[in-house]
Amino acid sequence: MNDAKSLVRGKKNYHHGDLRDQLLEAVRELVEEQGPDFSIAEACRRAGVSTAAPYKHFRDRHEIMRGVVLLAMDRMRRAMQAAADAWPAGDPRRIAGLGQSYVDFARAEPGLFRTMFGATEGHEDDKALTRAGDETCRIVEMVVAEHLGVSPDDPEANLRAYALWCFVHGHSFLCLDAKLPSDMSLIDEGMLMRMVGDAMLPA
Amino acid sequence: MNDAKSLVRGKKNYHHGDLRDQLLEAVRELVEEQGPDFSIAEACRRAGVSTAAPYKHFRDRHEIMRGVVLLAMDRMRRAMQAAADAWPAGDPRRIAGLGQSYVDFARAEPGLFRTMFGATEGHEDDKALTRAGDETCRIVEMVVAEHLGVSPDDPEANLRAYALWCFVHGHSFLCLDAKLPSDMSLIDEGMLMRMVGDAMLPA
DNA sequence: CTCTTCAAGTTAGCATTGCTTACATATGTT
DNA sequence: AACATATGTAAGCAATGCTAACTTGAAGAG
Repeated sequence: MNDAKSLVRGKKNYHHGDLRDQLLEAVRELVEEQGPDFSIAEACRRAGVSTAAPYKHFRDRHEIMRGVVLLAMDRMRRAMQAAADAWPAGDPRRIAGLGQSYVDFARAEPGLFRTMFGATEGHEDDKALTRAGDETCRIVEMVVAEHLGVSPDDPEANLRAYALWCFVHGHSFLCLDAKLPSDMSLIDEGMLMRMVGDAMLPA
Repeated sequence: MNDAKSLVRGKKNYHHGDLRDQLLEAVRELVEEQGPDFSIAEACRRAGVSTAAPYKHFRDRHEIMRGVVLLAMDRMRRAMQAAADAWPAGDPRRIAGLGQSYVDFARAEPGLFRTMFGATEGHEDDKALTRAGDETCRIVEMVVAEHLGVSPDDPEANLRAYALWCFVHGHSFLCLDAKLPSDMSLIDEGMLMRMVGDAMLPA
C-alpha cells in the first residue's frame, strides 16, 4: 500500500507517505552543498512540505542530523568492508585499500564526512552513534590483527590500528579543508599510504 | 589617548574605543563554549554594544571568524615552536613534544581547534590563512628534517613530516569528537606518540 | 575657540530561521 | 459507518544576520 502511494506521489496527497526518508535525503543533499549548518526550512521546500512537518518525525534539528549521520556511517562502513573484501586475507593491499576507501569517502562526500565527525552537539553520548563508530573501527582492527597474525583483541595490534585510523582521518580532514601544506598539494597519495602502512605494520 | 580612553571605559563612552579586539575576544569565548555556530548578537551583548556595531569593523560573520581563527593559529604556532625549542636539536623528544603540543592545544581549546580546521566557508582561498598554516607546518618539517639529518626541503622528510601531522591531527579530532573507539578511551597517549614517532622516523 | 569632517556608535527594521500550538485530513480498525 | 491515530497545514513567536538612516564625539583646519 505504501508502494502504491509512493507511485501516486505528486497527486496532491495530503499525506506525503514517505516524508521521513525524503527529508533525510534532502538534508543529506543540503549538508553536501552547504555543510552542517543546513536549513530545515530549505529541506522542507525541497521535500514539498510545510516547515512544521519535520517535527512530526524528529524532535529537533539535532535528531534530523543524527538520522543523516547514521545513514552516512552505515554507507561508509559498507564501503570500507567492501574495500577490505577486495583482497584476500593477509594481502598487504588490504590495508592500503581500506585506508584509501576511507579517504575516498571523505573526498566524495566532504560535507557529510565533516558533519559525521564534527557537529556532535545534540548527541554527546548517543549509543547508536558510538556503536556505529565502533563497528567501523572493528573492521580496521580485524584487518590489522590478521595482517600481523595475532588475535583481533591484541592490544599492540589495536594500538597500531588506531594509529592508522588517526592517519587517514587526519589526512582526510586536511584534504577537505584545503589545509594541506602548499608544498604537499600534489603528493602521490598511494605512495603516502604505502609508506605509512609499511612503517606502521612491519613485516 | 587611546590608553586614557581605555581606562575610562565603562563611563558611558559613546565610542567604545577597542571594539574590534573585544569582539574577537568575545567570539573566541563563544566559539569555545558553543562551537563555530556562535551568535554575533551574543558577542555584542558581551562586549556591551548594539548588534549593528560589529559591521563597522567586519564585513560579515565570516570575516569575524577569520579574525578569530588567525589569532588562534598564531597562538598555536607559538605553542608548537616553544615545545620544539624545549629540547635540543636532534633530541628525539623534540618530535614527541611537538606532537604532544598539537594535541594539547586541541584538547585545551577544542572549540577553537575545531573552528580553525572546520568551517572554511567564507575563506576558501585566503592568503593569510594558508600562509599561517604553512608556517606552522614548516616547524614540523624543520624538526623532522633535522632529526633525519637531511635538508628541510628533502621530499622524503617532508612526506614523513606530513604523515606525522596527519596522525596528530586525526588523533586530536577523534579525541574531541569522542569518536575514539571505546576500547581506546584510556590509551597511554605518550606510548602511542612514541610508537608512531619510532615507526615513522627510523634511526 | 569654533567649524567641519568622519569614524564609530545607535535605533529601527527586514527577511529568515527553528520550533510550538492549534487545527485539518487521510488511513486503518473495529 | 464511525472513530482514533498518524501525519500533514497555517499562523505565530523569539532570535538571528545584516542593512539603512540617524547620532555622537574626537581630531584637525582656520
